Amino acid sequence: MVEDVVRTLGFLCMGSRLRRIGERLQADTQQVIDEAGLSIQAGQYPFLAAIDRAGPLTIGELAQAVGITQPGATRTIGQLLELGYVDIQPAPDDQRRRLVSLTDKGQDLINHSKKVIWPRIAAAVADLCGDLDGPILEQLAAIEDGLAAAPLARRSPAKEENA
Amino acid sequence: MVEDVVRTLGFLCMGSRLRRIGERLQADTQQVIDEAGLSIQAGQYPFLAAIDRAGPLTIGELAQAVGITQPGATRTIGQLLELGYVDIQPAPDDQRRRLVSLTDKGQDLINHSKKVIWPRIAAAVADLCGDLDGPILEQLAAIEDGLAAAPLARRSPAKEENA
DNA sequence: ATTTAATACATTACATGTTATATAACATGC
DNA sequence: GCATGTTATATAACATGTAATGTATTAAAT
Repeated sequence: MVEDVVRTLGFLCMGSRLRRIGERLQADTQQVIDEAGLSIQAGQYPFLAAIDRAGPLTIGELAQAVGITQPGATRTIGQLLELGYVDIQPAPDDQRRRLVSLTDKGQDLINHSKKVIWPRIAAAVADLCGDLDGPILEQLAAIEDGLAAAPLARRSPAKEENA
Repeated sequence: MVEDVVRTLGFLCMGSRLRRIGERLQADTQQVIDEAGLSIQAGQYPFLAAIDRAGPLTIGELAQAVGITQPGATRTIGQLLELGYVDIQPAPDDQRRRLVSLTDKGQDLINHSKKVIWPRIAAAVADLCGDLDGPILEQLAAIEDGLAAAPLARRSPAKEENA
C-alpha cells in the first residue's frame, strides 16, 4: 500500500484532487446513465440542460453556460448534432452566430432524463455528500472514502436489487 | 449574461463542477510556479513529492500514490526523466519493475520548492478556502467566486506589491 | 463608402486523463 | 523444466479540456 500523496499534501494539491474526484464522479455518473440505457455522455448533458432552461443559445453562450472554452463547446455541439439531439441555424440578425436548439428527440431525452435519470443521480450524489459539513479537505476525504465504499450506481434509489 | 448551468444544477453536475474548479486551481497554481521561474508542470509535482516522501518507487506505485492510471504515470515519468529530475533503473530483484528515484537536480528542485513555492501555494489555497465551512455546494460556490475575484497568484503572501 | 477593428465560430496543435492490449519477466503446477 | 498464468510496464487509440490562430461577418470611423 502506497501513501496517497495528493491527499497527504492537502491544500497544496487541491487542484489535482478536485479534478481527480470530479473525474471519478463523472465516470460513476456515466455508469448510471449507461445502465439506464441512454446513449449520451455525462459531459454532454449540461449543454442540453442549458438549452432546455434558457431556450436556443449560441455556441458562445453555451460555452459560457457550461463553463468551458468555445472550442470545447463547438466540438460537443458537433457531437450532439451528429446524435440528432440538437439543431443548428444561423441567427437571423447576425450570420456569425449559430443558434443551437433542441430537436424533438433532444427534448424527449431531456424530459425523460428529468423524470428518471437526473433525480437518481442527484439523489446518489446527495447520499454521498449531502449531509457533509465542515472544512473542505475533510469533506473531500469523506467523499473519496464514500466513493471507494460504494460507487454512485450503488447509491441510486431506483437500483433496488431485491430478488 | 448566461446562467451557469453546472452551478445551477447542483448535485447533478457535481462531477463536472469539481473537475472545472480543479482545472482552474491547477492552472492558477501553474501560474505561481511559472512566476517563480521553475520549469515544471503542476501535475508533475506529486510524482516528485511521492518519491521525496517514500524513497524510490516503481511506476505502478507512483500511479497509485498519485491516483492516476499506470499509462498516465508512465508518460509523466518519461517527461520527468527527459527533464532530468528523475532516474530510472530496473529493480534488482525483479526486472519487470522500474524504480524511479530523484536525481540531484530533482532533489534540489524539491528542496527549493518546499522552502519557497509549496508554502506559497498552500497559503494561497488556504486563503481561498481554508476558513470555509458548511455544505459542500456552498463552499464550491464560494471558491468559484473567490477565484473570480482574485486568482491564486494574487493570494500568494510572497507576492507583496508594495512600491 | 471604404478601410479598420471587433466579434463569433472553426480549426489546429497540444496536454493529460482514460481503456484496451501487447510484451517481457516472474511464479506455479504438472 | 516446460507450459501456463500473472504481473509490471509500454504502447496505441481515444476523450475532452486548453491556447493560439484563421476566417467570415458585423460595427465603427473617417
